[in-house]
Parts: sequence; C-alpha cells; structure tokens
Amino acid sequence: MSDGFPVLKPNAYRDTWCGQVLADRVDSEARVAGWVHRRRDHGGLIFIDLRDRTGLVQLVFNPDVAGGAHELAHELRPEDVVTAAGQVVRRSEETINRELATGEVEVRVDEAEVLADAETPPFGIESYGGEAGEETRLRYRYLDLRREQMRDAIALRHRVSSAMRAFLNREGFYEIETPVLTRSTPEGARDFLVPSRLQPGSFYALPQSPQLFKQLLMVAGFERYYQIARCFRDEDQRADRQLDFTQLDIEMSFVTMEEVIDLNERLIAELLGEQGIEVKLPLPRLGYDEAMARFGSDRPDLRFGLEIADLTEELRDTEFRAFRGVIDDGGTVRGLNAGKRELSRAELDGLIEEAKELGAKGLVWAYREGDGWRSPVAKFLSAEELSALNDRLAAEEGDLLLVVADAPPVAAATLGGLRSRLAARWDLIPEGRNEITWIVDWPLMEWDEQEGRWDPLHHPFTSPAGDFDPEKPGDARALAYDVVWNGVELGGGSIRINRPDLQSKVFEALGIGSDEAEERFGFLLEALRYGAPPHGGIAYGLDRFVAQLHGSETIRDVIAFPKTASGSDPMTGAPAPVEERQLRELGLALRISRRPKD
RNA sequence: GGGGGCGUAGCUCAGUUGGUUAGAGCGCCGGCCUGUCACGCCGGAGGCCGCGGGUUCGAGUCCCGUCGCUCCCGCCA
Repeated sequence: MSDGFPVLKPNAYRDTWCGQVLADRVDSEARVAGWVHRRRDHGGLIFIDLRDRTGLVQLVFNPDVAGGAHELAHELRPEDVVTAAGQVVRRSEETINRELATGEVEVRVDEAEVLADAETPPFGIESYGGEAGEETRLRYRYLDLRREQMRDAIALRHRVSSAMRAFLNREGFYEIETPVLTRSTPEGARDFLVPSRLQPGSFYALPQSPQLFKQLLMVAGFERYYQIARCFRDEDQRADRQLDFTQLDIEMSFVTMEEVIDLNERLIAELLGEQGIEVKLPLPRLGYDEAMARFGSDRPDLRFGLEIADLTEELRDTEFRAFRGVIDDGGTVRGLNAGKRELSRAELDGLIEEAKELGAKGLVWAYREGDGWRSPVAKFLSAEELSALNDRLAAEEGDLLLVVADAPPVAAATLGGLRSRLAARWDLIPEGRNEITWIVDWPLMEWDEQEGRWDPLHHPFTSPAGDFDPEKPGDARALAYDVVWNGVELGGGSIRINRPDLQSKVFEALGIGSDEAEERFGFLLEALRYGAPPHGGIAYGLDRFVAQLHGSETIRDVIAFPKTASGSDPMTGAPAPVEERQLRELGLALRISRRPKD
C-alpha cells in the first residue's frame, strides 16, 4: 500500500492494521485501531470504515450483538478515534468491494471503545468534487495529512530518502551533520540571520547549503560524505521554492567529474528504478550553450520538440528596422515553429503579452502562407528573407511561427519560456515519458550587467576546466554538471578548486579582494593550504525530486509542514512577534511597532 | 519590488444590466431505514458577501484603499 514498511507489528491497541485485514485473516479474531473514516448507519446494521496509516477496513456493527457496541457505533462521528475487535469474515460475493484492498472481508465487531472524540473537521478528509483550498489545508495541516494523497506523498518522501541513504551507505559514504547555526555561506541568496545572545551585535546565519563544510570534510579526509540537509534562503517563494528546503548533499575526494557523474547516474537509476521508472545509463549530456540555443533554458524539458532556431544570419542584411537594430547592437533574432495552431487575434496578442512578461521587448507572429508569411511584419521582409526563414524554421503551410529579436539571453529566455508554456497549454508532453539529462560545459562565470561584475554560475569554489586565464574570465568553462529531469533541475554540482593559488585567482576575477575573501571564508582558504584532495560533489533538491516523482505541481505537497508564498504558516502563526524582553536579551534595540491585529 | 487570478454558509462554488427575502452541492443537526461502501429517504440549522472608505434612492455586484491566498517576472539554483 502507501506505506514504507512491509510488516507492521501489533501493539497494545491493535493486533492488526486496517490495511492488513486481508483474505488470509478470515475466521480469525482481529483488533484494529484508527479513525472513523465514514459511517453508514442503516438504523439496524451500521458500517464504519476505519482508517489508519495502512488504509481502510469495513467494520460491521449488528444490533443483535450484546455489549453496547451497536449503540456506540451509532454515536460515532467522522475522525473519532476508535479501537474495535471482532471476527474477520469473508463478505458474500455480491457485497465485495473491489475498490478496496480489504474489500473481500469485514470485521464483525463485538467490542469497541472510543479512544478520543473528534470535532467535525473543517473539510472532508477524503474530499469529492473539489478539495479544500490550500490555506485551509495548511491551517489544519494535521487533518490534510490524513488524506490518502498526502499520506502517499510523505511515505514516498520517506522511501526516497531511505533509498538515498541505503545507496550511499553501500558506496562507503559517511552521513555527517553540519551546523545549522553558522556563518553566512556564499550562495548568493539572502541569509536568514539569528542574533547571538552571548555576543550581542553578532549574528549567525542559517546555511543556504553545507557547501563550505562539506569541502572541509574532504580536507579532513572523510573522502565520502553525504547529508540530507535542511537549507535556508530568504528569497521570494514559488511553487518549487520554500524558505527552508531539503537537499541531499554529497561530496567525494580523489575523483574526477566522470567518476562523480557515474556514481550519481547509478544513484538516480536506483532511486527511479525503485519507483518503477527505468533509466538507461549512461544518461545523455547536453552542453550549456546548446541547451540555451535549442531550448532557451539551462534546464530544458526534452520530452517535446518546439526547438528554437537562430535566424540572425538570414536577417543580417534585412531592411526591417526592428530586427536590424537589434542585430546591429549584437542581439539575435530567434524563432520557433509552433506547428499548425490557428489562434485568434486575442490569443496572439496574449502571446505577445507573455513574451513581454518573460522579458522581451516584443514578439512577432507569422503564419506560413505559400512561400511567404501572413503576419503584421510580412511587408517589411523581402521574399528571399521570408523564404529563408521558412526554411530555417522548417515551416509548412499554415504553421505558426514565433520570432523574438533581442539580446541573446533575453531571446533565449523568452522563447524558452514560451516553449514550455505552450507545450503545457497544448498538451504536447507525452504521458509517462521521462527525459533525464546532464547539462555540462557550463561557463564558469557570467557578466552581471546590473552589478557590473563577473558572477559565478554555480559558486566561487567551482573548478575551471583546464587552465584559468584571469584576463578572460568569460571564456572559462567549469567542471560543473546539473542533472535535469523533464525540465526540473534535480541537482547540480561540480569539481571544486583544491589549490589555494587557483582559488585566489578565481576570487580575484570575481572581484572578491583578498581582504574580503579572508574575511568571508578565510577558514576555507586556510584549510586548502593544509592539503586538500581533489574533490567534488553534488546536491539534489529533495523536495523537487519527490514532487516530480509524486506528480505534484508544487513542492508544498511533499513537505509535511510547508509555508505559504508569503512565508507564513497559517497553523502556527509563524512568523510572529516576540516579547520585547527577548529582544533586549539579544541586544536588539529594535522597537518593532505593529499595527493591532484586525 | 512589479504584473495576473482569487476572496460569498464549516468546505467547494454559482450569483444576470446595481434592484428589494443571497443560492447549489457536500458537510453538520434531528428522524426513518439490516448489506451499505461518496448508502438512501424526510425535515432543519447555518451568511460582517475578507476588511475600510466612496459613488448611488439602493452595492455581493461599480470605484479607491487595504489584508490574505495563489501563479508569474525580478530575485533565487
């Protein structure tokens, strides 16, 4: 069933579990315990579906049975906690319920006891015709988690993390914990800060990842480390992002990138294999540049086509100002063939709006018509250009073409975004298909226009591939690898820098001066001077991994107690104001004025 | 920080062009019912229409503000 354990032993309140009252128990006595799932009271016979973690079983209360069980059953309400004992009997053929694992049998109750009464729950534990809204579910999460779908999600999560541990233990890894109260680690996100009482004015940071500590564990000589680590990032949330989340963190020593990838491929194949998803190894690999060019994303969903084509060359000499201007400024014109889609003018305008939302200045749409285009911009383009564009986009008569002219990253992001939205909207994603691929050959750094500096694509400890030329940081490639599953980034990692001289060069290129480097992670630089083995690793987003396996739209569905988009918890009321005394103890002179609660 | 959607009974939702007494399904309460399994039948209770202000003879409906939830962009791997 939905449970992580094959055999559950009896205990004081039960000698068997609801979901285990199967045909082989017929004619034996059984005592079960659980929650009243549903009551069907016929005045005479009363049927109770009793639920525990393992599933449902039908209890039958007959008015002829002495001892008051029938009267008790009449008073039972949904979610009351009950223990009941009686004989397990085979149901007559016409009363078998094929929908239920235990549907061939039932328990004829002769003795029952209410262990706890339940108030009427605010929503049905198994809802029909629409489930409760998410805020209500989170407000009463302990009830929401009683739903089978949520039990399954949490059980699946348990199985996945267990399988991770089992695999890594077998491969000789140590599970080692790293601090939660620590110093800010340089992942680039905003830190959660915790004030120090013992050292007023100083703060701990909650880790954004155990990155530095796992490298230090390699310096320490543990060679193979993993941890299922809670990480914290104080950034705006999304369906796939929470303030606190969990990652499987792995690091190994004396390994090449190929060896790390090999181990992780076997890990992924085992994890998915246990869930019935066969993975062929080795996994395919896609270069970062190619992923961006063809799919407009560094985590492309490869289950469908809609590939992006570069049209810049075809338009090099165009008279069309809108394209020409972009090209002269070093931009690109890219397009994708959306196939035969007759869209209304309003729908086309909607696509233009979406393109703008994704960052582009605009979007050109066109339908191939004969050798040319039916499009608002067709008249600005020559017959030769239109024909060349049609060739480049492999456009057939009536195909809808979407074209964006912009700076390369913007054009890629816009078309990449449209690509995945359209695939979802038009149902182009084949059911049951899985595409897992490595993204490799990452640039080591990218230029941050806003800040006017080079930023690491992964983090500043990522090893460059080959020699590193500080004069040309944009040319450097990284020994980095991300694994992408159906457009979801499952994990990412790299070979780290293990020599202090190279680390200093990279810091320098990143505009991190030696003073700043010393201040922020001097301890790591110092450790590297004491003999760090070549090492590398990876981290997987556990929440995303499980959500993907579970088919959930949001990671909130695979987290027992998640937070809302604004970072609050409707159940506990977190975050909440604190006593001024607490602030004083922490040396925080803040006087936070709050509007009275309405 | 910006944009979109939503907020009406315990839950999920409907509510016309602004019109007088705001509805449905589920749930809940009471009654009847010995083979149901989303039991059935009869009856009943239940509403600050998120909150505040405005327009109007009249606001669930229109306007402004605000709070909450949600999706997306920015941000964040």
